[in-house]
Amino acid sequence: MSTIYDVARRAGVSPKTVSRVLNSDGPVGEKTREAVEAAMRELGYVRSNAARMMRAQKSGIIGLITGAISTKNQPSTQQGLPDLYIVQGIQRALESSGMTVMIADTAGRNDRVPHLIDTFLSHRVEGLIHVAEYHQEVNLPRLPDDTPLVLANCFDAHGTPSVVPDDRRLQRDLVRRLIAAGHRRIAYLSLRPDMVAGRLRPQGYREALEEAGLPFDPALLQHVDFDQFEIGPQLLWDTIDRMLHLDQPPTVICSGNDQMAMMVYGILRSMGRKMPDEIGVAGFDNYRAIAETLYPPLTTVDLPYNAIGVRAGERLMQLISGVGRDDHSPVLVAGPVHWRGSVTELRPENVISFKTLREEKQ
Amino acid sequence: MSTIYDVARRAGVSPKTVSRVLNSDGPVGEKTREAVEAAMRELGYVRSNAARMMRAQKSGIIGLITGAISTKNQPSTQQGLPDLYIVQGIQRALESSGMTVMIADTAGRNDRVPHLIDTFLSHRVEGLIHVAEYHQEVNLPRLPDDTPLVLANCFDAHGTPSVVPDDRRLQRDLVRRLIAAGHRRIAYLSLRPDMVAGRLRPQGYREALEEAGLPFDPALLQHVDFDQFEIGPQLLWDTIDRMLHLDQPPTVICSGNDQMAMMVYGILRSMGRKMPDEIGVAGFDNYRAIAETLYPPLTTVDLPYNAIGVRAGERLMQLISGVGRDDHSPVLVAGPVHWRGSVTELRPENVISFKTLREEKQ
DNA sequence: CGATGTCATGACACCGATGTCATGCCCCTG
DNA sequence: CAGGGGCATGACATCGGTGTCATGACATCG
Repeated sequence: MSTIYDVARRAGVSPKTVSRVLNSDGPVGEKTREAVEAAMRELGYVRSNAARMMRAQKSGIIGLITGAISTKNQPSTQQGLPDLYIVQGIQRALESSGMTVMIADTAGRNDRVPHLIDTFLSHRVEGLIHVAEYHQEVNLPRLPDDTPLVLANCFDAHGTPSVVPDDRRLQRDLVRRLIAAGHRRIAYLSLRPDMVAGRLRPQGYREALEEAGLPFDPALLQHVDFDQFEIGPQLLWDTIDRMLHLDQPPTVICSGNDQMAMMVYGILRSMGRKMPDEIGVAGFDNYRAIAETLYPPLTTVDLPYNAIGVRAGERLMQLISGVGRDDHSPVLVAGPVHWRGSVTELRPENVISFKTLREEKQ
Repeated sequence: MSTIYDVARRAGVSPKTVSRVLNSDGPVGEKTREAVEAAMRELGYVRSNAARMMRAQKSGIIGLITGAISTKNQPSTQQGLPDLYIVQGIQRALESSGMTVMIADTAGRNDRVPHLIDTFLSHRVEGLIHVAEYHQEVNLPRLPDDTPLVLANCFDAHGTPSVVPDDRRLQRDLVRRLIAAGHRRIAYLSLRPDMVAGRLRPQGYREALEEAGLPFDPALLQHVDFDQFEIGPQLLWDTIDRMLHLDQPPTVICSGNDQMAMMVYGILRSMGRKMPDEIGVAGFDNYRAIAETLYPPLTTVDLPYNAIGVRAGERLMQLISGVGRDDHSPVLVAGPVHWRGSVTELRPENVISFKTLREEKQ
């Protein structure tokens, strides 16, 4: 690969002049510039970043650590791997600043993290982002003070800048919408409480009930470890069965995420319950491959992974430029409710037309 | 960040000696080594790759171009974004060689590719891999001869080394298994024929029929543009409806991928057909979030994205070390059939017990 | 017409690591 | 005790850009 010296020789100028052309630095004569540009083209010259970096003491590189679960999934609640969306968002936020992204995956082994960080440091990354598979608490080794770190889809106990989904608010928004549609008995099938989302989302659910003055019925809020092999579906079946046989059964079932909602679809159908007329189902994530493909399409709320990535990228750029270095508050990201066919509108005016419809059918 | 000179000064030795310790190069006295190591620890020294690269003329960096569709999906047949699995596989294959991975996403704009390549070249990547969202033909700008390129999940017309799924064989294996289970009337709902998978998979289907001596019935092979908004589900419904009303309706429906299979589930249920007893459904991809969560769990075949990544990484390392530079044949990757509950075994001995079961039920 | 300023360009040093070659020391051997 | 060989170490140049400063050629102005 040719160097700036090769270009200089070919164009009959000094390397410094070539550098000036490259960077539109100092003044360069019109003819000289053309000669240099021609030489660069002929040689297929591409500037070496390594040399540039040394001089400038800036790499223009950002390091990304993704904490993907290994193929043998241990916690495995999400298999759709939202990482990618986050990573895409980060790249979108960074491209305008001309940063290049390096990526390294822990491949499920947290003990590899220090080594990954060292590799990144040896490339003199200007910042690091740790991307988690699902909303969780993490604990990364300390970094040099001059290398900022942002946590995306995770947080730690040391106040490291983080960008996380606003699970509480998202769930609250969705349940609000259900209430606005006329639903009063709303069941909630939560993820395991040892997961962050298994704690925050139920909170949002209860908040929405509370502000609407609806009573909270403990029988309608259950944590289900739905994705455990064999047992998961059985637990889910049993939980739903109990709920449907309550004196006042729910008119809609909120699921901890879209994947669980998909399972709920199958179970309700096997029980002979028609959706959405007899019972509604709502999800969480807007995992489009599922939510849009299911029939009826799933009402859910958008867990905006892309936006989390964008915000994380933006936050990192701020930190690099020295802005908000002592702001330790996490950035919460929310998204819209997607109202699709899996839940009926039960508002008074609609209840009538709804009944009418049913009568017409019969 | 401290340099090798800082370490040398602190340890009272020359930079070259520090370098020797770093690389376990020439001989170093026991006491000197310890002094140097102590100095490195105290300063938190991390070697600068930029300087190293310059001297060594080797970057240890691989560039990855991912061609993710933008959020506004135009072709959009897959939304599960298998890229990530491929990228993970690549990383796994590369980590043993100590390569670091740079990544850049086209964000759906192919015109950005030349720029991305230039960025990578300026970092003097030792090789490039282009990762496609789905099996397709691509056309990348020419690279310098000394920078090898591997295409993952895609191929081009110039014989660039590529690693792609063996769609034909995968589909054949799955249909073989269906035939072995006793099925004779097998429907195939294919992806659009303008997609590679929409051509190769039907071929595999026909091959399996042929080798089993089963007649090919054109009425049972239909291309369905299932993921088009609104119209998709209608087309799918109509196609299935026609098939089920044939004189000899199919006993199992093979879908172009798992997502389509999920839609087929919903449609069959809305038609009141019981699965798998009355009709079986098979998928393609082993998109686990779907295949394992559906009820009944989906019989499908594993499109091994991870393995594609690993093979692509391996192939690239070969090319870098100069092996197989003139081998232009694509690497085909296959995977196992996952037999789950969505298809019944109809083999003679089972057909009886199956009938018995039905009679018992009634 | 000489002083001053601007423009175009180049010489040189430097960033941090490492390959090459030289140096000094100690130990062993004849 | 002189000479040879291995060991530990350092001086120096180099990789490819770019910041700093210097230089020479003109143009402008009082």
